[in-house]
Amino acid sequence: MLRAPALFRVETFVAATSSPLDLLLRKLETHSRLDEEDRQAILALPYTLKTLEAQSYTVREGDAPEVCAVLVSGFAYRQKLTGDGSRQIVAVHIPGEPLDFQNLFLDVADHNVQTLTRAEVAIIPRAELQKLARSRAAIGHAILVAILVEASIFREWVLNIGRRDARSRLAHVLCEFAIRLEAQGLADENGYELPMTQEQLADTLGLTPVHVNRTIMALESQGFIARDKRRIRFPDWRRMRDLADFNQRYLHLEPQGSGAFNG
Amino acid sequence: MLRAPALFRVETFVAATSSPLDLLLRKLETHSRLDEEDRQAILALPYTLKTLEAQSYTVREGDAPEVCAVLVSGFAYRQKLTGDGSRQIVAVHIPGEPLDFQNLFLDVADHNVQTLTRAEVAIIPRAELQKLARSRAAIGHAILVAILVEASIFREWVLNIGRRDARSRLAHVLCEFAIRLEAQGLADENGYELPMTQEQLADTLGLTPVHVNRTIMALESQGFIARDKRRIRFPDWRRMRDLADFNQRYLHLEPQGSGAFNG
DNA sequence: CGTACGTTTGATCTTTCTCAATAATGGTGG
DNA sequence: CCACCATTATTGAGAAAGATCAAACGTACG
Repeated sequence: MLRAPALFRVETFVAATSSPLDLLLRKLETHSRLDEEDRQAILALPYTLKTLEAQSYTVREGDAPEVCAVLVSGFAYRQKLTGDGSRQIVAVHIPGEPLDFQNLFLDVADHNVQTLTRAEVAIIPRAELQKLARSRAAIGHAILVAILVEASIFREWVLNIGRRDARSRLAHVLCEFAIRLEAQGLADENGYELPMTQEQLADTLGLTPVHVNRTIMALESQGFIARDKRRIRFPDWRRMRDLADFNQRYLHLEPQGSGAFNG
Repeated sequence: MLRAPALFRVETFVAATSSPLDLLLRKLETHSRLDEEDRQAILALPYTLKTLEAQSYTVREGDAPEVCAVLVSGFAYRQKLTGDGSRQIVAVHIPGEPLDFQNLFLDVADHNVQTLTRAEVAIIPRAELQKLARSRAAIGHAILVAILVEASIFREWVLNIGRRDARSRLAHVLCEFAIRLEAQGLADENGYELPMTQEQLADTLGLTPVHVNRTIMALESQGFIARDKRRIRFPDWRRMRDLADFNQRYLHLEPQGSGAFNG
């Protein structure tokens, strides 16, 4: 499946918001191929919509997870704390992404999941999704692949935090968000909205807020990024990508078509 | 299933080396429950044994993985490189662990897998394992859980590298290795052999070899660890665990029984 | 008994952190 | 619409953790 040009994708995204399950489907199809019957089976899943305030927990470390939430709108993140209370954000989730694949098959959650912004989530009964995964091999496979792609992103983050300096490290996550948001139709040549404070960014990068601020200002003054409120734009994508040492292979997206972030 | 006392486990490990598949079985059973039929099905898998020199690649970034290797003896690691050539080790594998669950269901590998020491691996045809995963739900589930536990370990490493200082960070991985090795019957109150150079340790911690050396010496002189060649021992496990801010929940092992590292 | 690799140590430099203060922004009630 | 408050962003100065460079020391192995 070739990705459609950015404008078209934005339109389909808008249309897709009419059903939360379309979003889940879109997400699974960014990594796997499903046939028409698979699609219908996913779209037929029962769910309830819920709106959560910013900073709501959807999973707490120690919980036995019972449901599977899919982010319909808004952002969320996974987080762990050290004994002395410092926080590390270990993943950021964008609209359309399932929040509970990581915990769903384990008896007790090993980390916390929180909304970053006010967010709508579709709550799908765990048993229904498991049934589908078992009865339709392609869907089970698509879920497995989504889990493996998340694991791949974790690995890249270990590399990013372990081996890149602050400037490349920040640039790298900004590139990652761009590509992931674009795949969901939420970013284009005008960049994207990143609803994170610099403190939250610091906790995802393993840095302090002060240093994140200085690093952002450096990226901006050196022309790698342009900012308007929380909107980030890349005046020269290729130059940014080189600075970030960014190669999107680890995101395991379907072969690239046209888009704002090629080249 | 209660874990047997350390001495007994060492014996069963020795016995288990008679069949590489016993090792895989033992590993899957540290996270999941299998019945007798499942066990027999795993033990009946076809495989070929192969000995690899230290630093051999079993998977290279960009490859399309074809086989599923299980580490029978020796250690291995997953590794990624930045554009300027610095290396980050993103996972370390101990005897008995499968090496290719992460890449097996993705079309193209996003990282490299290398042996750390000379190692024996059992090569299982990918199709056979997939067939088993499909036909026996408990086995498919056990593989999924193994993948999720690996992902959980990645998350803890992100936290460890992002938010702990060098001393706690090093202590943390030493604790992790202790618990994982003990679960495989390869560690007891006399500690364990860690066949890694300080340079490799540096690459797993996101530090430099010089600083790792200073940190090891500090841990030793402060009585947190005792060393004899590559053997590591903890004179006071509880004190070590506290320094490391180590909580083994993220390893998702079966409920603890007796063992050298309780308390 | 060298040679190569790994470990240890010293001196100095850089990045990032810490602490502290000031400025900007967004949202709220009047 | 405005004043106020809380949160977030920005800036400065000094401290600390960790990196870098360079050399010496050990040890295993051919």
